[in-house]
Amino acid sequence: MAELPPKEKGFIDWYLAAVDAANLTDKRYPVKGMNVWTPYGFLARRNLDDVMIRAIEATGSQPVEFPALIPETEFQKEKEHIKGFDAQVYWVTRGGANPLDVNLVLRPTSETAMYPVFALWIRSHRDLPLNVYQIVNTFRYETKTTRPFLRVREIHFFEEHTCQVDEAAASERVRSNLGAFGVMAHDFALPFVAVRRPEWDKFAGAHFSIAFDIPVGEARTLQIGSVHHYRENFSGPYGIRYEAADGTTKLVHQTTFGLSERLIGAIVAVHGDDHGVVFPSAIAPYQVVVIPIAGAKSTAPPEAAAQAIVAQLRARGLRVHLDSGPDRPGAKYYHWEAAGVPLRLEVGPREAAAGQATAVDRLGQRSTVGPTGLDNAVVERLDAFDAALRSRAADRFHDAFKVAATLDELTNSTHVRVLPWCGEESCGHKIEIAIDGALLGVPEGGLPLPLPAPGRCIACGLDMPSQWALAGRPL
RNA sequence: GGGACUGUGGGGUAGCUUGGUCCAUCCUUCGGGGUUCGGGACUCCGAGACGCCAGUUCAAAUCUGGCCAGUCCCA
Repeated sequence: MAELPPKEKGFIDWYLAAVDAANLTDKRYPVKGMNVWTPYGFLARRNLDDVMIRAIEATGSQPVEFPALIPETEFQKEKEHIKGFDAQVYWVTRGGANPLDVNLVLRPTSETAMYPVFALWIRSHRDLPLNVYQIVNTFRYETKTTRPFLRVREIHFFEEHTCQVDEAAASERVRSNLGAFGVMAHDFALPFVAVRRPEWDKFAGAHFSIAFDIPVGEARTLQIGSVHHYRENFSGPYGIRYEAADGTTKLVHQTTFGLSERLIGAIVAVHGDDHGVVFPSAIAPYQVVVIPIAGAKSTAPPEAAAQAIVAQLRARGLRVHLDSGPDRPGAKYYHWEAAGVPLRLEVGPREAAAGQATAVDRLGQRSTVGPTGLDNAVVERLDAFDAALRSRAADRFHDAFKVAATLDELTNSTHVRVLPWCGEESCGHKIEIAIDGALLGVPEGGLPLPLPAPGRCIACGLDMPSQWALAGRPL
């Protein structure tokens, strides 16, 4: 096993090597941006899905699944939306040798697949709200360099679509989604900011967009999810109407909430170190790896003791892997560290005799568990590990932001910048040019810095009311 | 959309400028044996590659063209 290039020395090289070393995906599939989910990566993905499903269903959302192909005629009903996606859709134009009468779009996202059907489903205010989600593959013809998990052409996509009685209810749904993402992010151990995207950067067809951003790598930012308020922008063209209690006919107000496997990339990027990936226990394919170790005098490794521990932990509901392979212990340590397993249990002759194990978590905390209450002790160690992981991530997160007072400071910035902005698009573009990146937008809720009231706009200097905005360089 | 570059075993590479000494180098990986086993062991044996197609030539990993795949820069 080769050593990883240091994370400090070049984020993307490190990232690619870390993903490889953990064997999360096989990127050798011969279509750009379409990778194979390996068994280990698939398990991580399933855990990710479980976290998302639990959090969204807790808010009253129900699962659905719509087809992957969308008729061109439906796809083209909302003008802004098409403009946003036209350049990156895959087309299906033939069935066998025959050209299709109506060409089909491979869904880049599912608004245009779902909304004609929502129009059929919704008749009365009693049908509202409609809160449904699906986790499916979507397709976008990315032209930029693709990266495993971070930028792919076949996307493992979580998308919630909702219909509400009015704008206020839709706004409330947006708030609910922000809360749901907070719940998920706790499991991912990812600190994030929710940012209201500027007008020119909102989702195609949205009334407004709120994105979740994290600092990553060398002063870059990564969008790891988004929530959109559509108002009536889609319900109009798609005719999603209902009869209100007062007998009038109204259009629904819609929202969406989108996440993807990019979250796995974010977890790798944020928590990983020079030894490889570090998974929080909610996502880790294996939460615990048990390694039996032979004694000095050629005694056989204590298999039975190790298996007893594995059985006990599995009975407790933990995901446990027993590594009885022929490699030497040190090689196994490196291997499972690269794979990001939160907790390693070493069982040598001494521990086996005492009914104990030496526990070492992925952040290096070492302790002894057992003989009594071994399973409880392991759960405690995992909880402590998750807490430490969150704390470490939070520290780095705070350090990644820095206030900027002048445009000059934005050049070659080594931080995500917090700056006063008047809200004018022309000023926004000046900021984007200065930082060679994007004006991410205005934070919803708190920022990770103690801040005074914002001063004059960093770009125009006009003494008009400005607000704190974030600017960075998206990865 | 425009431009530049790259493609050698599973992964990373040497060789390409100046065609032959290449049944292709080294590291890693993989299979088998022995010996080891509390932080990437050692050793022996074995496996595995010139992206595809055409062309030039006595001779192509090496030169030319097209295709495919990938990377970078610009809009």
